[in-house]
Amino acid sequence: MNLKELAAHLGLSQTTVSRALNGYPEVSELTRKRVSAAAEQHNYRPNTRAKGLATGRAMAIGHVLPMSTSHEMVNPVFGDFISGAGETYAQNGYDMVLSLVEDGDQERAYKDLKAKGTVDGIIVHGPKSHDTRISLLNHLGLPFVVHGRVSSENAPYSWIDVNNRRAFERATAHLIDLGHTRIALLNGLETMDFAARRRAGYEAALAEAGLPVDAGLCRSDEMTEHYGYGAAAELLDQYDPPTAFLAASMISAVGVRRAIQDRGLVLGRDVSVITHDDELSYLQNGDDVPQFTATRSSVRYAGSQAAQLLLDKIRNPMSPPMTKLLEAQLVLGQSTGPAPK
Amino acid sequence: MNLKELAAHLGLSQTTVSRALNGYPEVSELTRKRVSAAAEQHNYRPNTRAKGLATGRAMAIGHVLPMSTSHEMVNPVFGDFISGAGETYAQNGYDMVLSLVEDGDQERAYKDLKAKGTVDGIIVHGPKSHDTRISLLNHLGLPFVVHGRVSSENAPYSWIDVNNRRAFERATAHLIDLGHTRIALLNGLETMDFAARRRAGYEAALAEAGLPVDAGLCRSDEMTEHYGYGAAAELLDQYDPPTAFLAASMISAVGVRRAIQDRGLVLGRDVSVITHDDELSYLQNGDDVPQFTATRSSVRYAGSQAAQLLLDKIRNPMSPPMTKLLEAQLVLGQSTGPAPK
DNA sequence: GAATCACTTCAAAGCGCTTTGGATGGGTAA
DNA sequence: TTACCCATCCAAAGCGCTTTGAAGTGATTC
Repeated sequence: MNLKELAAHLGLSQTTVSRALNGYPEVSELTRKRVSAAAEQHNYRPNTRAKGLATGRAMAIGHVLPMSTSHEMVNPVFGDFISGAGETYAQNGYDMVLSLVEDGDQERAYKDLKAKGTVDGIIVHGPKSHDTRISLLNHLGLPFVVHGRVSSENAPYSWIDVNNRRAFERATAHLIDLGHTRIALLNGLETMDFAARRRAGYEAALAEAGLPVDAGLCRSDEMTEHYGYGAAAELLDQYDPPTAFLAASMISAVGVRRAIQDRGLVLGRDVSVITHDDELSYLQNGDDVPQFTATRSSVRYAGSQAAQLLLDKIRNPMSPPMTKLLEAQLVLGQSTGPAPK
Repeated sequence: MNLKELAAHLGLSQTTVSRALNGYPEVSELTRKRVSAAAEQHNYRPNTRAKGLATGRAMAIGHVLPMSTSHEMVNPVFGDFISGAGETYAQNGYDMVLSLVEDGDQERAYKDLKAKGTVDGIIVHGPKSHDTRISLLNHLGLPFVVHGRVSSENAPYSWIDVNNRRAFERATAHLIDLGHTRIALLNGLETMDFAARRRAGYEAALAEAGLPVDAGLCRSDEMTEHYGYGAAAELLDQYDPPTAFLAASMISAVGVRRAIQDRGLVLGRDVSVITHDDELSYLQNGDDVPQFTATRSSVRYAGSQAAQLLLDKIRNPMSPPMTKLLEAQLVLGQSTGPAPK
């Protein structure tokens, strides 16, 4: 059933039916009722493509996930992010379209999205410290919001981010307060902006305490369990092992814990661990007392807020870029304790 | 830049330009070259909506994720599934659109998708043992492929699934071979079809060995780490605890391991664990020797295959439903051993 | 030289919707 | 009565593309 048929069925023009359905005032309440009833009865829904063509809006938001060719991996945080974003979209009648794009094709992908007109706006995922996508998107004139920031970018743009630097600075300082001096950093990929900021926070706290940065205690990679395990195992087997670890995510922290326990050490006594906790739905960090001491910030919330920022931007394209910096809580759990003598 | 402008720029009709770009034979090679070059130069991409309107195809696939209102959680397996599917779509020029739909609104959501014409086909996620969505979709006449099966459904439909029953039957039998008689099942939500099949496999193996099914040893819930921990902890603290566990996913298995270690027990010696392993990219089950003995089947592969089935179905709507049953491997790891005396 | 043919190209209709710019008619004010 | 207005409704254009049916052009054939 399309508009034409529905209009014919009602003995009205397409114009009137369209207006009735879209809440325009030039329609009597009586006809509006009739039209609504008939539409409901015949389960009429305007065709998205036709409506989009006519209005020039796609009523869809694109999420572009950069994928490194080597490991075809979707960030495990993504599910929770879109669960937050999706809710916001649904409330506003927007669809969500996903593009997985290989690292080399980023520019092409964004240009295509713009030229094809598939979406009204974009959420940019996985920004790097040096990322050309922001200036590209600013040029293209396609509304966008970045989940994270790009340190190298000078031009203004909309973003939502966790204060990663501050979070890791506090976490590191807390370990130092507990007497730890050899603190390992199992960071995410440090080409990523969030990871670079975390390292900056880590180094700042060390510097503040007059402690040296030991490059041998720092690792950087995709945040898998396997990485957490491997890196922690290697470090713990060193001659002068670290007494504390900073992990980039709950997932790698799980690997760190495994390495610790494999060696007969006790988490929170022999070795302390602080991790970043995105409050993933399937990997929550304990009930009342968290298993891990953690810097905590809900990625689901970030998703819903990012979506909100973007929809606002689309509604009001002339508005200046909006930014939102979320502070992570530092929650105390069972994985930290005083440095062993 | 749109078709009209491009055509004007070239001094050709829209028809010719369109045909040149779409590879029709009624265009001389010379003009085709000219057109392609100009299109490339001006970065022309046909508008998706306009093209869709004209052709009647959306060139997009919908993924509908059922969400129970209580825990707003995207299945952690989803990321890997779409990473597989997305690759297949990209190769074929399809977009991917995501809908998160609350449990009550399922029927509405599918009808809308059909009526609005946003997608050419659908991947159905999270099928339950009794699921009305299949018959609904069969009625609607929208091509679809189910990731999983629906036991209650008699009508034919396309699906791709792991042989969950066989996998868990083998896993259980293996534990029995090792001398275990009290085997706990930490299943997924048993309203889900895959979980029901796994339970059937579990029970079949017990029956085969003449062992009773102890309902007290069975749990069923969303497959989180928290659930794995809680359920295992509770069971291990019982008077006559199980000596082995079957876990529904790597994620809940991690929780089970935590509960075991919390109690000073040794995994693989005091307590055996077998889990299902979807080969999640961020949670791989060890290098050469897996940490967990597991029933293994790549969900990423399932995603790419599901996408392939669906595209075939769309290309050839009259073809009979296709089905694909993937056998899980049983891989031996460090988490299983003979039952303690 | 006319007829035929293959090869190119084009004008125009149509996809399903929104929206502009009237048209219609009854009610109200002058 | 006339003029004007407001409330309703409508015809038609237009969004950017594909596709049908037809036309123009040389070259070939008889």
